[in-house]
Amino acid sequence: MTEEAQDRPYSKALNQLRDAGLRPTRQRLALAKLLFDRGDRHVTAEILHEEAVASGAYVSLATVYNTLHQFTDVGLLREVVVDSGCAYFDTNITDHYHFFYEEDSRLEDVPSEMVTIHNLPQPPAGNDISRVDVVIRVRSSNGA
Amino acid sequence: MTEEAQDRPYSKALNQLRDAGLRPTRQRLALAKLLFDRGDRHVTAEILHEEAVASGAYVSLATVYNTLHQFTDVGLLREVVVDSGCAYFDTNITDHYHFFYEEDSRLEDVPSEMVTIHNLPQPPAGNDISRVDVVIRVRSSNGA
DNA sequence: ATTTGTGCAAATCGTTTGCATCTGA
DNA sequence: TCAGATGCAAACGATTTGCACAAAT
Repeated sequence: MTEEAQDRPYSKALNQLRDAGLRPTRQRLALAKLLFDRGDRHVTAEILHEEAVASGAYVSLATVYNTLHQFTDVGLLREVVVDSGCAYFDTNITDHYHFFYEEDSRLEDVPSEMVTIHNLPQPPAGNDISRVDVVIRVRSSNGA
Repeated sequence: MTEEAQDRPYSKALNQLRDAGLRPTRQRLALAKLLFDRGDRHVTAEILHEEAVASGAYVSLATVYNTLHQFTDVGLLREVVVDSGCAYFDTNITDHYHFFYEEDSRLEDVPSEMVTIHNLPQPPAGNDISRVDVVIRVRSSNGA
């Protein structure tokens, strides 16, 4: 990491992209900044696109989709499946689980240390576990 | 339950529908039979539609979708979310988890007794856990 | 007879793709 | 320069909806 990494506005995102082997284009930098500068986030393509447009970055929705998948492919993001019909991307790529607030379709991280899973069954011979997803679905107590 | 419940071809499905408060139409009976007569199943709308057509029941795909959701609403089915972009329905409505074979997009039940989850975190006050989904994603060991 | 469900086709939604243009290395 | 990225619009697949018709009570 170079010395100016800490003080240039886009340098953090820039280094992330360089390290991942992705060419740091204007659009990728803008999206990386929105994604990674504010701590852990859970975004959909649509949300991120709105934010990008609102921030003055002219990125098309198609590019947002492509970029989210590229970031996921290189390990900068993780896709979380909680809803058939809407893909969520999580900037927290460490091992962890999720609360899913069904009423407002919102995700929240649950550190993996907070849940203890024992006796996880082995998959049939010839298979490996690639990931264990735990989603704790939550609704407000007093009716919808 | 009436005496003839056990020996008429559609009586099992018929009672399930009656008990659920759904009018036992020809289409619902045919779908219920396909779903519930063969033990635990994980189906997509498309698969079930193909099966229905193959079995000579002329049910439209739209009706299959509607019916799957009606069955889910009355608790005869459970929706399993493993893939944004494709809804799976599980005839096993008891508490259990899933293996998901990523290569062939196939689901397999994991009895809840086979997994021990401790220290499940409480959701923020005012919220209740409606369900805990555990999906063990599996890939074959020797590369894709 | 009345209510409820069905079929179809068209509408919708999220997502992906093809291709001409643009841009970073 | 030139491989690789973007933008747009059109294609796409899964799902839903509107409405005229049909079937169950």
